[in-house]
Amino acid sequence: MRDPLSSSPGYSLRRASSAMTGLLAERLAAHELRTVEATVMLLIGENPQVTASKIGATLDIQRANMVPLLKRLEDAGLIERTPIDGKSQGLALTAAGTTKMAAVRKTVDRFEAELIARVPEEHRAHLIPALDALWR
Amino acid sequence: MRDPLSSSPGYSLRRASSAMTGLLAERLAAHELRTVEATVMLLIGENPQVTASKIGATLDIQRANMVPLLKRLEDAGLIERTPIDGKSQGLALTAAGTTKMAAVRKTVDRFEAELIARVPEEHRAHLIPALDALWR
DNA sequence: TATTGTTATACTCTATAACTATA
DNA sequence: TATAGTTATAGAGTATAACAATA
Repeated sequence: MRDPLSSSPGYSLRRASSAMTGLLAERLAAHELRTVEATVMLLIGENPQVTASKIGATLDIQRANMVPLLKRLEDAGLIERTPIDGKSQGLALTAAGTTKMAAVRKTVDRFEAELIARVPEEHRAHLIPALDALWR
Repeated sequence: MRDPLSSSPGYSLRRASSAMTGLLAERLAAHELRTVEATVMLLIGENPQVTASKIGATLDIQRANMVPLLKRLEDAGLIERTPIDGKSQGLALTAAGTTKMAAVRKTVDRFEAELIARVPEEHRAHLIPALDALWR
């Protein structure tokens, strides 16, 4: 079949992202976490007492969509909320959350290493700068 | 906020893809097409009498999900089906579909050119090979 | 007046299972 | 027996609008 998409950067970008996102999702499923949840936990771990709004702004997740996401993490005993003032609340990993994050981080690190390893050496250093130019 | 994601290729890939996919979707909305629909029409245009199964296999779209997609394109008068045998049907663009595709192609070509232009020159030639190594 | 968190809702995309009819 | 098309359905992801309470 004639494939006019083979030289399309937009198409390559979508397919590569979807393949890698799918692979990561598969591996995080072993920890009973979705990709977004793991990303949110990672940010909370690095920034104790961060607010839901701040995380949403960083990851481009709407405030409204943070609610069920954080609720799942809280119900799973992985994060806890502490009132900062009357309207904000600080987020932090629980002990269980910290333990899980250590394991998750290993999975994510291995995934990232494998991703980079798939890229031929001569293109490797160009990947992140090229990608970041597209959105940062 | 501390951002442990800034050097993560997986994260950069997801964000870049989402930003670019969103931009393309915005522009295709002017043609009343979704990104997948435009992609499917492009393939049909280049491969008259191709089957739904073949397109699905190429784009990794499940057979079941091709049904409503093709129905929308057919209802919009953009594609038509011709029985090949008792169980297969060939897909082709209608006259209206061909006309629309010419305009869509211009939009997509401009989009792809702008995408590439965003990438600093020294990284540009590396983007597609690096991405393709991740999924092809 | 702007911000934080929330509720409710809807639409898209994707995945699975099962069915019919034909090759 | 495998394939093409279809139906129905469910789960994620994402978007918008509106609200209460607080800064």
